[in-house]
Amino acid sequence: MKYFSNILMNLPEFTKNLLSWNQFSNSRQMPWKGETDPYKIWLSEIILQQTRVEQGLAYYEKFISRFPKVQDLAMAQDAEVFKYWEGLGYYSRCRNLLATARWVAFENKGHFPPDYEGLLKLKGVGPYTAAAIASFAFGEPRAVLDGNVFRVLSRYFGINTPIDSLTGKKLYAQLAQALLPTDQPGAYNQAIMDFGAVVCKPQAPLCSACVQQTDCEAYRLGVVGDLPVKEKSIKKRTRYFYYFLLKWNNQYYVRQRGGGDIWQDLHEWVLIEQAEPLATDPSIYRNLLKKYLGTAKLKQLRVGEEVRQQLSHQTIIGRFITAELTIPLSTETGYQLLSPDALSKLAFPRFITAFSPRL
DNA sequence: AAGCCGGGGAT
DNA sequence: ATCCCAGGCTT
Repeated sequence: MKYFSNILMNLPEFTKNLLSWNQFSNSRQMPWKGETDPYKIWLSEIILQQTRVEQGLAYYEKFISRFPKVQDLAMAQDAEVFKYWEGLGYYSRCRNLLATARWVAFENKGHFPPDYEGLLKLKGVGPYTAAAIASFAFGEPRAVLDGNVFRVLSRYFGINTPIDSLTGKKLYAQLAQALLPTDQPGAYNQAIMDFGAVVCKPQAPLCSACVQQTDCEAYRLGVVGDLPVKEKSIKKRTRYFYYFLLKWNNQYYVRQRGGGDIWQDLHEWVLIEQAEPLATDPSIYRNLLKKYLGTAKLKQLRVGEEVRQQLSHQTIIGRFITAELTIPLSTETGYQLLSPDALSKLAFPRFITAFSPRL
């Protein structure tokens, strides 16, 4: 490979310059920085998976305040923890968070596994998170490989191997590990991620003020904006969700969503999904609900405006329809009646918290 | 190896 | 609209 000699030549230089930048120019401050409590490291890392620091920060503070130790999280009810996670997305993280907290607290005497291999066995903990906890909490020399690291290394060394290919992942993992100074793995891992977030950013990187500029292969070739290379592009699909906010006896029908789809474990109103968009005509919605209603009638039916939410892989378009029932629905519908007070303790997807009419 | 899983900010 | 974010799990 053409960049092989370049890597060998610049390997010590890269690490030296990065640590120097970290010491003198890195002002990035975060509450978990310098933390060595594996519980807090773990919690922050799970929250930050595919999530911006600015977005995860408030959630971290809320969780630490309510669940200061892993035992507090382990003993909490699922519903309360999901309520704390509400709005953060990727809800399987929350389910795995609970499973791991309970395993650590109840099956492992409150201790997190003290090394990379042990951490990797935890639910929701993959190669990145295991390396982060191992290096930050236990000083183990494991290089983290996240979006920042991919970007920094691909640009500095001019690597155009796709980061989402198997060979790319292997290559970057080896390179990252080779660059890691074994005497301060935590500080280095923190530094390279800070550097990627603050200087070597995805868009508009601060090359003119970059301490690595003279050694950066992508800068020399003028291809900073083209790296890193990704080969897979996501294709989106559009779905039409019609939510019925059905009221009876001052209570509302709700259910918990199952697996195999978005928003797993979160709650929702009576949902009828359509393949095509629907107009506002109220008769359309009365007909849609017929299979659930039996002899019940709808009063005060109101059809809301069309709303939409963009997810990573899906576009959700829909409406909220409110109505009162003359008699309750059959229990076989799978929906249960809950009071507004009970509903306020449940977690709902953003699509509902953002667009659903007030109770 | 490929597909799926959220929500938000920047461009 | 598109990209990307301190990725991981399932098939």
